[in-house]
Amino acid sequence: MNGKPLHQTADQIHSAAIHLLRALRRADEAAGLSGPRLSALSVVVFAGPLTLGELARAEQVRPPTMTRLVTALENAGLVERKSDPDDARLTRIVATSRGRKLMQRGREARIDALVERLDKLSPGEVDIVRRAAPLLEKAARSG
Amino acid sequence: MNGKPLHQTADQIHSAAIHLLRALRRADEAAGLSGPRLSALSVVVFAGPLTLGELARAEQVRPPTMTRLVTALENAGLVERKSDPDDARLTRIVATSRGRKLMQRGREARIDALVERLDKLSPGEVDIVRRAAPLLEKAARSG
DNA sequence: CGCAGATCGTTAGCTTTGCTAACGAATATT
DNA sequence: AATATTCGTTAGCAAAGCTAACGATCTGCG
Repeated sequence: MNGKPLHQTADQIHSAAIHLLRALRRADEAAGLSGPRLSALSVVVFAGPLTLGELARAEQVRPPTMTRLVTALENAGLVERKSDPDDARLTRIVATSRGRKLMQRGREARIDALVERLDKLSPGEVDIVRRAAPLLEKAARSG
Repeated sequence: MNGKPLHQTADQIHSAAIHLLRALRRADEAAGLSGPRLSALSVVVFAGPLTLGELARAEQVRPPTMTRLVTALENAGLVERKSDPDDARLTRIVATSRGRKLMQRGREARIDALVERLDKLSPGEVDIVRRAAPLLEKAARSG
């Protein structure tokens, strides 16, 4: 059942994801970091020290990609690599205080950009989006 | 009011957009086209013949980027460039029947990938997502 | 009519982000 | 002790985004 509306839903979500990301990318970069970097930094800040592999899995990205993201964050002084004393293969990624601050600023820029767009919806519509957001996040991460 | 939940909503939508796109990209590519190409093709199929510039604006992308996307679609035989008889600067982009067919297939693959994820939500949650989808799309495009 | 300026699409060249394959170092297993 | 596996990195490729600069066309003002 419901095949037709689900077609639409899929298309709309796909389109929305593409266009939202393109729009938000500008805000993110204005704050000094690209989307993927900000996203990775956000995980490091909130989920505490992580190994590079854990971070790659959390971001659903391959290790080489995460190596490069972390290197960029490290060069920017937002993150540090700490070697694990018990297992020398592991690299623990820790946010610096500068990283924490910048993430906060980036989030504000992102929110401004989003709010600007959500303002064009009615309060009732905003509420629907608000309730859908955590569900979408859960669905997106449940790969 | 509601400053706090909006922070969360913004973060969740951002995260969901990033992760959903990464997940859907695989499905899209399995159908033979990347996300941006499929998205552009979809606009051409549904919005009829468009000039390259119109298509770039619809996709919120710069003209050079769209030139490359259209060239790729053209090389794949999914789209054709037609010169406008009244204004020789314009290039009209038209979908071929092969393009229409492939877009249909791509959409199915995308839906499968999405349904697989949405299946983990309750029916009530799916309904919220269904209602939020067009709103998100509207918000995303209202740049 | 004719030329100056705007518009359209393309080319060239750069960056970022994703991937796979291959490797070296370190740990686990047998 | 020898072999497996695991972890992160390096190397190298493709796609998608951008700006800058151009050539071709149209517009519009003298």
